[in-house]
Amino acid sequence: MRVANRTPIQDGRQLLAQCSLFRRLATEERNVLIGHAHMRKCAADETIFMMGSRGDSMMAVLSGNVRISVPSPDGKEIVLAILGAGEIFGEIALLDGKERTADARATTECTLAVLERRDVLSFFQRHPSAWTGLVEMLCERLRSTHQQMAEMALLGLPVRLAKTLLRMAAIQHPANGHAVPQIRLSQRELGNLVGATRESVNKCLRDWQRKGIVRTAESLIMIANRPALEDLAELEKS
Amino acid sequence: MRVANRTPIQDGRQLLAQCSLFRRLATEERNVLIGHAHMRKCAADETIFMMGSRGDSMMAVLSGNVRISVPSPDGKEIVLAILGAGEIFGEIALLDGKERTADARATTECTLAVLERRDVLSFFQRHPSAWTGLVEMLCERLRSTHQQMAEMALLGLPVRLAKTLLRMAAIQHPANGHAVPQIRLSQRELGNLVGATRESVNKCLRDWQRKGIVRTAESLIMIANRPALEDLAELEKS
DNA sequence: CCGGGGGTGTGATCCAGTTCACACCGGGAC
DNA sequence: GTCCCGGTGTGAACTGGATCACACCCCCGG
Repeated sequence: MRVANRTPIQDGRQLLAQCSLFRRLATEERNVLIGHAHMRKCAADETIFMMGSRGDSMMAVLSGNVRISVPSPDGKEIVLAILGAGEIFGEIALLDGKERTADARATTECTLAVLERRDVLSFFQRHPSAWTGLVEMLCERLRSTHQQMAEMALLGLPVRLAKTLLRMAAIQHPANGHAVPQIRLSQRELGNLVGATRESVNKCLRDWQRKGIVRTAESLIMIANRPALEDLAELEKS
Repeated sequence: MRVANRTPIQDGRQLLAQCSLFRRLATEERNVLIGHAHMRKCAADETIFMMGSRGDSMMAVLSGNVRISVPSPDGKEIVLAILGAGEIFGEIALLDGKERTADARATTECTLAVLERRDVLSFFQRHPSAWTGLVEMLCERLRSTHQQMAEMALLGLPVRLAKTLLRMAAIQHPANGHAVPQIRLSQRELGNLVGATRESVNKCLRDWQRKGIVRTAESLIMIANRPALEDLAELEKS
């Protein structure tokens, strides 16, 4: 999948250099911080951390997908995000020293770069200019959460589903517009992601399939007609 | 309402010293930053800023209430928060230099302390140790937004309404447990706050009134039986 | 080979909350 | 005074999704 004649470390370094937090740092700063990272491999379905536990580390996804979710007392759960390579998570608990706010689980086999609280904090003390990058990242998070919230509250299921499909296509297929984007996700999982049941998702997808907008096969969704889907995602109401 | 034999500036300084962001700063640092603030008075219903506009200032509420909301294309809107004295808003656009993510409007006459982008940024450059306080504040914001999101998605209207009433009571009556908390809010506004219609809110409230949990009168809601309401707020499901 | 578990496809039914429609009330403008 | 407007109170009808109840399929393990 990736070029093979590099060590995992080099590989990771390359990727971290572009990811949401580190991208904003100056090169030497970045290398100092990355120097403290250690790698961790996760099997598919492995739990990375659980809500409520103490967390003094944050992770960056190097490869694979990580699922961030909040369980509800009555067995359901809502999926806040699915992260792909280059994305960061677990930073909140690390930064403020409190409990983790959500569960994190690997959905595929994946490799993470892990940074410890003490290393991160001492790094920022030594490199105060790096703070702005961090703050910008947090702001971006807040922005996207607000937006997601408004979507949830104001938009109907089909619109939410369309938006989600497009988002997922972007995450699982970092930047290649030409091939037909295909999304590997069970319908139940998609339901948790948009806040709906498996059945509703199914009915909506089948409807779209009949209209030739998507094609589905064994846990795999292909976007056959992206413009149409984008239209659906823009539609206010319903 | 507040002690009168002080200048507004002193008064503000007093309040800012306890508010979410500044509370975390060392005293001299705080005073430096507050020195740059200028006051602004808003009439009730005045728009403070609108979503999409460029924003290079942030505000702290000194008195009155400010409503943060996101309008939807089809005329509805969702209210993200109602802020009371000591709370801060508008920091996201200030920090990352992008557009405002929401509308802000005064719901009552109110006074704000305004800080400009350049002052804030240069302050942090001079006082790098202040960054951690800011970051902690942003983390807290993220935590509460995540939680709100999960509530929205997983809980039924009565529970959300109960939670909201308790929250509002806390905001509008900073720390006095003894008196009957009363909340000044139209039912339509409450609807926007919990993501429901005026009618639904009304029916729920009347139901509770019959049970003696709340009492309502002309745009004013009193919590008659707080423990009962807290029970309702804890109830999972329904 | 069979059985079971995960994912999908689809209807019947149920229900929380919306929409619509209308009545009432108090206050401010004219 | 009268009219209008914003807030409240309530019921009838509607509806988007949730729930429930199956059927089908494929794969894997025993």
